[in-house]
Amino acid sequence: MVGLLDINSFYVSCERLFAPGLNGRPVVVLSNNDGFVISRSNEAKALGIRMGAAVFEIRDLVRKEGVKVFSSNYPLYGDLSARVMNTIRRYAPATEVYSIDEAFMDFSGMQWFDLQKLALKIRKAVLREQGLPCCIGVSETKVLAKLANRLAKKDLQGPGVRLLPSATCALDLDRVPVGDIWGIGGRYAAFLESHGIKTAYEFTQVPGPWVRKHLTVVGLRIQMELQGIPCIPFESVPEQKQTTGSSRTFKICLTTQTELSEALADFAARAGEKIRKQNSAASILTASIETDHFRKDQPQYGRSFSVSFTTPTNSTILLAKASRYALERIFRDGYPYKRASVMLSGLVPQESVLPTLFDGTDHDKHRRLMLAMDAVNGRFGRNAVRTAGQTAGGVAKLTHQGALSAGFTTRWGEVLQVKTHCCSVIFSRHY
DNA sequence: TCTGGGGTCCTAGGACCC
DNA sequence: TCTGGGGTCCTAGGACCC
Repeated sequence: MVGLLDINSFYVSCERLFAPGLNGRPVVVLSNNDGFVISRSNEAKALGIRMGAAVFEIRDLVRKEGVKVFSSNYPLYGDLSARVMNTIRRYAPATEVYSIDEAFMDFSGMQWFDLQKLALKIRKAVLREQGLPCCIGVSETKVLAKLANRLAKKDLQGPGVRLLPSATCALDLDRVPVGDIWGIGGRYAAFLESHGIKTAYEFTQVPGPWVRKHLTVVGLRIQMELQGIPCIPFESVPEQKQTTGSSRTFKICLTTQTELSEALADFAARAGEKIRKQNSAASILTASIETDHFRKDQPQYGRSFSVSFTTPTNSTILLAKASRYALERIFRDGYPYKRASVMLSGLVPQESVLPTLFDGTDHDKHRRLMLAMDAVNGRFGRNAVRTAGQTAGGVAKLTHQGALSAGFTTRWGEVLQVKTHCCSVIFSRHY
């Protein structure tokens, strides 16, 4: 048995937590760079604001209907997410954090009757302790638990919890469009529909070999999970990342090699932090730059270049140096660059790295320096210490966030202030 | 007409997720 | 005027091995 917990309109709910006056009002949260809508309140959905709608498309609606708009505040959401995960760990023997607002819960060996009660209890705990509304779906497989969660969410007046036993779910599955199944995206949905397969139930009735042939083994697994046969394992310990990186779309195009070099150094530093956190070192760094592909009227150019390290490294200094080298290979003067990225791949465990005899770098010195740098930055904030090649103001300077909320739980200077007479009563106990 | 049988590794491209 | 930033897995095909 497996449960899936998913916070309702997660980013919007995070913003409302610190602005309760927004409950009942249309609210949206935008992607990085204030590009398009990535989270909507039910009221915003009712106004017809699409997921992924570009900001300029909804501008009139926002003004007319008084939609409250936020830039995304990822540090805040990440912090609240971690708190939710800690709460549910008290109730489920094992959890798998699937995304910032979702977690699978291992309910192996439990009975349906107990699960109904447990799920309601977990939902109540998250609402009480984090102030965030969530829904929980429970079934025998992950794909069915996902579907159960979706059914719980659609039932606005319901209890927020839905059990979906595979033996009796045919009618429910027949009401679910095939494209709403977890793992069936736009392409597969269109393909299935063109073959007359329109609902999740119809998908369960197709011969397995046909599914295997057209949707690969991935599709077959989804089909079996819909039939109640678990195929997707529970992963309570997160796997080490295989690739990671950092990239941004800039608010204003960068034109000089120096500007791009600084941005890439920032990305390299951020990516380095990430792999040091998981104790990995990178064998390959790929830097890429590109112009604005939405501007059909402008000349387009984009290229990437990969640098291999003879000794895998996670030193920000060596990564930044490599990104600079890569940029020299790909930079072309005269183009406005809208996006750039640094990707790290060929990640290996740091302890398995054997410095080669002849590469002339004191890797142990770099390791100690990074340790010190991470400690300082961990305490005083990212970029408190940085390499000289990075942007003075960090990547934030290069992106646009016009409606950013405060770091209520993530920055001391921005902690929520409450003005109330009750405080004196509450605190008087301590005096 | 007809040309073995068994592997591995790598990459690009395509699908998917939040 | 204006559209993010992360990730994963699978397959086919080519190059190579004995």
